[in-house]
Formats: sequence, structure tokens, C-alpha cells
Amino acid sequence: MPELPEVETIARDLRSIEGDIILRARVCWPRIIAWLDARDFVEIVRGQSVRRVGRRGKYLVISLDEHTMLVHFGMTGRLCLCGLPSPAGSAVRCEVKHLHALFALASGGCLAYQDVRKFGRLSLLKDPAPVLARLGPEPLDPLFTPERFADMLAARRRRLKDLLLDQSFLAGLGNIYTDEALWTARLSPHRRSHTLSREEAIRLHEAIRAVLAQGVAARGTTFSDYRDGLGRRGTNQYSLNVYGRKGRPCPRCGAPVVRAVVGGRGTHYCPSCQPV
DNA sequence: CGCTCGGCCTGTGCGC
DNA sequence: TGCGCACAGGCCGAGC
Repeated sequence: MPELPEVETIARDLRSIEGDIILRARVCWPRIIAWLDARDFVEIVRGQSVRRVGRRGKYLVISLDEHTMLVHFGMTGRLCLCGLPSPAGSAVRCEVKHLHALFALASGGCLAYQDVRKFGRLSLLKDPAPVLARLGPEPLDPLFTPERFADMLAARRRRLKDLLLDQSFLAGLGNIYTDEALWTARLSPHRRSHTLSREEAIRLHEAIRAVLAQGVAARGTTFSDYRDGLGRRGTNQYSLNVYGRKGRPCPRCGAPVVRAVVGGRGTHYCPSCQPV
């Protein structure tokens, strides 16, 4: 599931198409296009050049001439840069299953959007600012300071697990990095945000940034579906401490990792070093 | 405000 | 071996 480090990795890979031109687009599953009719979407992107590829939270932000395309990957979305269509007839050189949108580029390459579960969305906006303004701060931004985060936590009284997954509170964390950050900070996912001491809030701030930076350095976490902008796996799955490790020993204290449902989501933690 | 639930999806993996 | 079904979860809207 693409979270901040995965989307950041895809954005960096796709920076190579900056300056390229979208010759034409095709949409095979119209429902992945948000807000617009798929035919209008195809019509509007045709001929526009790619000015810039960036990221905000879990959104991939592709700035075109007149519009901005936002890509949200949902659970299993992928955006891969593929080579030329082969003379033999196969449309895309990389894996072609679950292909929902295809962008032919002037350079000869193709940008393919694939999504097994179809939870992802592509949108095209004249001004993405109102959508992106609904997101909380960027965790890796220098403006996101420990002091500011402590104030944010004190102002709410939700469980840490719920709050950290809320994109309007903080942008970019999903289930994997939330569990990892709470483990790193030695804080229970059940803890209410306003009960944290100043020292605990600073620890959580530090932990969030550390697990995200580690995720980016490892080019993302590939559990099953995630691939980067060129179809490759990430390696952060080898660095996880609790996520997906139910019953296995906590790397810090040896107690078995627990999986519980918190706020409707599978949550992994060590009850011994993350006491309530 | 906070919380839960249902819907959207399909591959995986379990029980029988 | 195969069938059927619960489960996985990001996000949104509804309802309490």
C-alpha cells in the first residue's frame, strides 16, 4: 500500500518524464477517474506536457500545462514507466494485468496505471490547492517541528493509531509506517493523544520522521503489490520491526508481537514495550 | 468532536 | 483437489 515513502520513490522515478508530452491517453476502467468523465479526462490530458512530478502526502502530483493530475494509489495502485509497445503486439513491456489507464508519451515510453483492487483514483484539476490544503503537515518538512506536533497532539483526544492515520491531521502515514513509528516511540496505539507528555510527543515526532526516512532510503516497502515507478520492489520490508510480525519476538524485548484491531484496522505492536 | 459501520474491490488463504 | 467464504485496508459518507 503506497504510503509516503512509496509515493516519494515513485515521484523520484518519474521525474525522468518531466518535459515529456502526453500524446494520448486511454482509460479502461472509467471509475478510477475521479470527478471528471473519463472521456473528458482523456481529452484534456492529450497534448499537455509534463512540467513537474512531485508528491504531497500520499498523492503523486503531476503538473501539466493547464492542469494538475493527482494520483492516489489506494491499496494496490501502481504507476509504471514502460518501454515502447513491441512489434509483436503486447501493449506494455512490464506486467499488463489490471491495466486501467495508459498514457503514451512523445519520447516513445508509456505510463501505465494498474490497480488490482481499484481503490486508487486519478484526478485532473485546474487548481489542486483546495484538495491538497485538506491534508495535514508534511512529516519530513522542516516546518513540522516537535513543538508544533506536541501542540497538535494536545489539541486532540483520539487514539494515536486513529489520529496518525488521519490524513487531515498528518499527511502520508498509512498502516505500516504508523505501526512502525509507534513501536519506535514505545507508545501504545491505544494511547489518547492529549495524554502524551512533552517528552513522549517529541519521541513520536522523532520516530515518525525516522521510519519515513528509512522507508524512503529503502525505496519503499513491498509486501505484495507495491512497485516503484519502474516496476521494481522496495526493500523496507526487511527492516520492519512489528508490522506483519504477529507472534514473532519483538526485536527490542523479545516478547511476542500482538496483532489487534484498533479503529477497524489491523494493528501490530509489542504490549511489553508499548504499554497502555 | 469522536467513533463505528458499510461500501468499494479482488487475490489469498483458510476450513472442510 | 476444490469449493466457498472471510479477510485484507485507504478513504469517504452516513449516522449516532
